[in-house]
Parts: sequence; structure tokens; C-alpha cells
Amino acid sequence: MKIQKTLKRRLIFKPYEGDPNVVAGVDLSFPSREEGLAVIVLLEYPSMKVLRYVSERVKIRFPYIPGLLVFREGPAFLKAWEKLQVKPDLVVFDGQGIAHPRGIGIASHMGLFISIPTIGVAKSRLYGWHEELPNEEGASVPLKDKFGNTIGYVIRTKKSGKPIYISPGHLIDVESSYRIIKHMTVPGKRIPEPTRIADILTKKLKKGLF
DNA sequence: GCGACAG
DNA sequence: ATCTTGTCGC
Repeated sequence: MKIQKTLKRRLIFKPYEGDPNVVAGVDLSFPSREEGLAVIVLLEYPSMKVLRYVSERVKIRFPYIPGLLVFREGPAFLKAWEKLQVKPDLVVFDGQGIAHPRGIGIASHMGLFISIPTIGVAKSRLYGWHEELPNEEGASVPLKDKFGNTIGYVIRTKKSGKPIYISPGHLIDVESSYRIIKHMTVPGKRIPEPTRIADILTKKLKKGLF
């Protein structure tokens, strides 16, 4: 996509100084084929205590195509983002940051729109290569691009289970992303709190509960 | 042309 | 992502 190649040049990577105060987690569920339910949860850092959340139902027009996820879920996120009164210091997305074929996954793309540091936490690999990951909780190996540059990390947050793939989105670098994600991960849970809670809420809301 | 392929 | 109960493993 031409849009991605153009926007990619605007991405900024730098160390995240200090610690965030309020972080957000984003995720979507699909009540029907043409309707998406986006949820943005605000959590206190590093306690990971849930502060509040907002949700928004949106018409889905774009299909899911690997590498173009932002065009399907981005609009829904932005609508929910507008309803958010208090803006977080950092946002965690369910998907890739720069660990993407064109270097701009949904976390990076949305980061450019909101101008706030973003990190991508994916449950599977889309792009990048890495050495074998030890089967021990907490193990991690760098994820590299075709030139050998480190673009993120593969982390075994839970023993004997699929790892997670993290990469910076925008306004943060690889090492800072790794450090912060580590602090948001609870022992025994595979997915870091922001995205994990957002996922629970998105599905619970879909079922009409809560 | 053949495979890979976030959610 | 979604369709779906019980069930194997840590």
C-alpha cells in the first residue's frame, strides 16, 4: 500500500524517558460480519489497576488482509479514541508495531494519528525472524528484519505456550518497548494486561453482559 | 509461479 | 476474528 510506504517515513523511534502514568489497551470483537466493537481500557502504571474504559460500535467495511489490518480496525479505534476524555501516556495495540512487511503495523500507523507513544503486542508473527526461543517463562530473543536490524522481541510470557511478538509503534524504541511490556505482564498470563483486559471487555460487551 | 499471512 | 464442549496438561 502506497499510504503505508509514505507514512512510514514519519515514524520516530526514541527511548521512553521515565515511566508512563496511565496506559491504554485496545482491542476489537465482531458482533456480526459488518459490525465491530472497539474497546479502549485505561490502566494505572505500573499497578495495572483498571481506571475506566470506553467502547464504540462501528460499521466494518474493509476485509481482513494480512498487512492491511489498520484499514479494517483503525477507523473503529479512532472513533472510540474521540470518546476518551482523559488521554493516556502510552497505548498498547493488539497487533504489530514496526514488525510489519512495510515497517508500519497498526500500532505504528495509529501512533502517527494520535501522536502518543504506541507499542504493538501480537499473538503471532507477521514479519521478522529470530533464533529459537528457550522454553522457559520470561525467555526472549530479538526479532530482526531482513537486514539483521532488531525490530522487536519475541517473548515467552508463559511456559510451554506460544510467545508474543512485541515491537515499537511510534515515539518509542525497541528497548523501551521491551522494558515497559515486561512491567505490564503478570506471571502466568500470556498477554500483557492492557490488551488482555481490553480483549475480555470487548467480548463481554458483545455478549451483552456487564 | 509458490508459499506466508497481525486480527 | 468467529463457529463451539469437553478435556488434556501444567
